[in-house]
Amino acid sequence: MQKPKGTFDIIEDIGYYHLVEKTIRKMAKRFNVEEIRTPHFEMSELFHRGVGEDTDVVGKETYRFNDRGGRDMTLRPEGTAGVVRAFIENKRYARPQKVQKYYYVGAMFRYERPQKGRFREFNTFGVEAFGSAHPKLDAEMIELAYRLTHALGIQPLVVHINSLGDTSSKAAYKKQLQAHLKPHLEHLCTDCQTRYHTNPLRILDCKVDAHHEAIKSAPKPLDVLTEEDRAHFDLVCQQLDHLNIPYQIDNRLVRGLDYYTHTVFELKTTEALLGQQNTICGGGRYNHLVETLGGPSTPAVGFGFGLERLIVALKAQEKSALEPSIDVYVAALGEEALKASLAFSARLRKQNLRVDGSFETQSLKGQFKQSDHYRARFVCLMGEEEVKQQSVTIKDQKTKEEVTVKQSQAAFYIIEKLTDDQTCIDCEEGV
RNA sequence: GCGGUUGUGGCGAAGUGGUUAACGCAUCGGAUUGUGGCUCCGACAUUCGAGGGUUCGAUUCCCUUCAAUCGCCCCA
Repeated sequence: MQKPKGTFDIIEDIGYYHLVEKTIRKMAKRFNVEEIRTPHFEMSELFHRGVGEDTDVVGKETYRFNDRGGRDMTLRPEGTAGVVRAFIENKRYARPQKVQKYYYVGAMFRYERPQKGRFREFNTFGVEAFGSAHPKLDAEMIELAYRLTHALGIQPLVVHINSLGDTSSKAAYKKQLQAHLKPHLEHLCTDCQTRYHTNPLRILDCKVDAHHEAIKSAPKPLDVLTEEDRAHFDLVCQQLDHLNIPYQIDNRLVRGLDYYTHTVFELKTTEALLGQQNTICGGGRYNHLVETLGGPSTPAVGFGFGLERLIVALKAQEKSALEPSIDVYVAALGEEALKASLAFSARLRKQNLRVDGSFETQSLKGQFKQSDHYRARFVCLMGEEEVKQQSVTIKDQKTKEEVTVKQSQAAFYIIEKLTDDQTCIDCEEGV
């Protein structure tokens, strides 16, 4: 038996996940973003209508199945559609708060060939903000994304932004681009030739044709924006300037999901770190999605982070996740002591100490070695003599001091020492 | 969906068409009846991802398959 392709067990890295999730919750709180949890699968129609029939994500990468009742279901490939559905279904639009922000952390599923920073089941952190069309909200979302990476210390990071304009600008641009490219079509790569029909915007960020004259001279989305759309975009930039958030206007940035309008953005690290999958966060405005899915017209902006990509970048910062360790390792010599050691351990655990110990009659040498592997701060030693005397020998692995005390006094002795160097469990979790 | 590379004990890693499959780390036992992290001695892969084929003989050659990894496409 082995794990399915493109999945992974999180064991050693769990500390990174805890760290990232902790930071996410802290940031969300600051920006008054509520948590939401939606189902891992939805009616397939939601994604087809919401994300777009022609997108690769929905068109050929979904885990889609009929349940036993014959219903057409899909494992969620992204988070936005589900949150929007929940927003509508729970009539959140009717709440008095005009702007509502929701975040989620959870698994997404895409049937793709795995490679660096890309999996079939992966974890995502996303935020969706409903209820304002003002560029301030665009900027605040970018700020939130940026602050999160900053708080985690992710270093090589660039914010790319662009605007596609509203539906009419977007459609007009598509036409202009196709008209411009038409005479050059046969000189473009084969991928671009198909993209010309299916998704012409994507030709802009093609790597093969990046230096092709026809593409260099192609109209840019920003040039085609209506005055109003352009003003929106300029204001977003202005707001970012005020926030001192560095960004790059990226004329070639287009996103693969159909619902985006106006502002689109990505947070990228270097290619050296994550190969071609160096986009850590992607997002943008989607002013018509709520309506498309049957809700009242509601403007919205959102973004999504790939947790695994974030963690790769985090690791590169040499920020080691806290390695597991224990307070006490209970070593026992002989069968009698081994049996007695469980009750003794329980006594220590009652005091909130992290305790583990030997489960076999092993040489003392071996047990001390084990205590090292568990990174124990103290070793409590029980042998024939201790069992008889109801006592225990405590060795401080840091100072090498050794004392023998009554078993009832052991926890007291250890806790006193621990509070001195602040490694006790309470201190750690009290953050 | 397409292409490249890889697959040997818990981990890292040599190796060859021929039978004892190096070595290092870790583990276990002993030197040292109850104090480890140094040293020394000893133990530890009926087996080389799985299945099939060629061969007197295959971990080594061939095919298939599975998986890992990187790239294309696409995306977080």
